[in-house]
Amino acid sequence: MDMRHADRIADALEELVFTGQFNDGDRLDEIRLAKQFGVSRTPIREALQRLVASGIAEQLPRRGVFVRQPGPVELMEMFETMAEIEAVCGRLAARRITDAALADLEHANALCREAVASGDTDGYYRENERFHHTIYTESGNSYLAGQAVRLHRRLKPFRRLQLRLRGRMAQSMAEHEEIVSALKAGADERAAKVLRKHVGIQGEKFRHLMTELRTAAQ
Amino acid sequence: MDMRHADRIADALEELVFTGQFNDGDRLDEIRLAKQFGVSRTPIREALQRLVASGIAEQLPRRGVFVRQPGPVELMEMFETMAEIEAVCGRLAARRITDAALADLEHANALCREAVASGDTDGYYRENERFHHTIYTESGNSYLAGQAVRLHRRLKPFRRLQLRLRGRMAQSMAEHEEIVSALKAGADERAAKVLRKHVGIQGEKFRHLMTELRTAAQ
DNA sequence: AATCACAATATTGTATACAAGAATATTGAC
DNA sequence: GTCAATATTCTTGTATACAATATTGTGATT
Repeated sequence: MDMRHADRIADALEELVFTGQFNDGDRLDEIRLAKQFGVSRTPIREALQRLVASGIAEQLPRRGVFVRQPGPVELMEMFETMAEIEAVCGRLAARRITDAALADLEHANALCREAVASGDTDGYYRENERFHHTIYTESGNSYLAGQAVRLHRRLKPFRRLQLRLRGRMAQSMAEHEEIVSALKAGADERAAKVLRKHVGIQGEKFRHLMTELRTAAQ
Repeated sequence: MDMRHADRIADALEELVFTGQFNDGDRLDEIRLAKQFGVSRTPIREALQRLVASGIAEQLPRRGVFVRQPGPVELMEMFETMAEIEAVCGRLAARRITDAALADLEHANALCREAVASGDTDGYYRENERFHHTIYTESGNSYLAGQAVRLHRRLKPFRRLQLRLRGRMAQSMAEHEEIVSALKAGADERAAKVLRKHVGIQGEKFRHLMTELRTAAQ
């Protein structure tokens, strides 16, 4: 992998923010990071700008850049948006999906089922990802698919949390079956509705998890 | 306006690309731009990175950054995505819109009608923008609204073209009336459908215009 | 004339130096 | 001791210098 420092560092910083190594409001000190990564401030600054552009951090002129973790409200908004975008992808995909892609979906689902049976959370997660990405692609609109992938990626760390909830994997599986069924039938509105609900539930579960954490902390 | 050079330059470059001062594939030469803006390469590079992040330009490592105007296919995809996002905003707004916002919409519509009557294209354009932005905001989801504004802005130069088509302003007006009616009635699915069609037509008109330009050029 | 090797040049990517504004410490008055 | 004014330090933003890679030009060879 031959890469510019700035890009490598941007990826690394993103990962650090996503995995919670940085808290909301933390200042991303250029000099400290430069020392840490063993480079000068220049590539660090370029990396920081990438974080700012993608909304992970915020820049206050002449003050610095600060990590900006979405709060509960924004998170719920992002989940709602994700649900709607997935619904759109599903509605378009129902009319445009190829037989090969339908087979891919069923294959991913089969692997998911196996993962659920063996309690393989990571495996489930991987195939789940494949499932959703296929739907994005099969929307037949690569711009839309790109936006979907973007947001999906942004929500990754939060979605991952709620997957550990008891029974969630099994429920999610059932929803996947419904989705494939609608797509196979070419039932666009039904596909949209089911997908919207599927992702919407993720948001709900996440909200539940958050309020629980809040009350536990008090 | 107190601003960092990099930000000011990024805005200027965006404008230059949007207004067609640069063509697709043009290299954005750092040194040339530095001289042109009377600054060093550093703020130029930061500005270029912003363009890359927002998809206006593309960066090839060790080669430079090149402006990347969307081709016909990507443009149609972007219009379709815009149509779907507006539909989503409308569907949500139908359930969440306030009376005050409804009044705003009708006010904007009234001003639009006046502009149509007096042939004031710019005025029409301004109030049309206000109309759509209000719907985004009234989706009650500021994240979604932000995404909508983003794409709306990106499509601005292309939308503007098709507005000059004969009779388009009047037709657009009629569609606006339908939209307000649906929102007022709280008819979410109808609002979604009407908005999707409204924006979809823009894409169609634009495609038509493009093919005409192509055949004319041959 | 075409093509390949290699040198010269130009451009990007990174490091360092400097300038300007913000945060912090210090001093002095009350 | 508190507060304000000012000096100091620190950090960001910009300019310049240097390193590494890509492009271009030149010449020899076929």
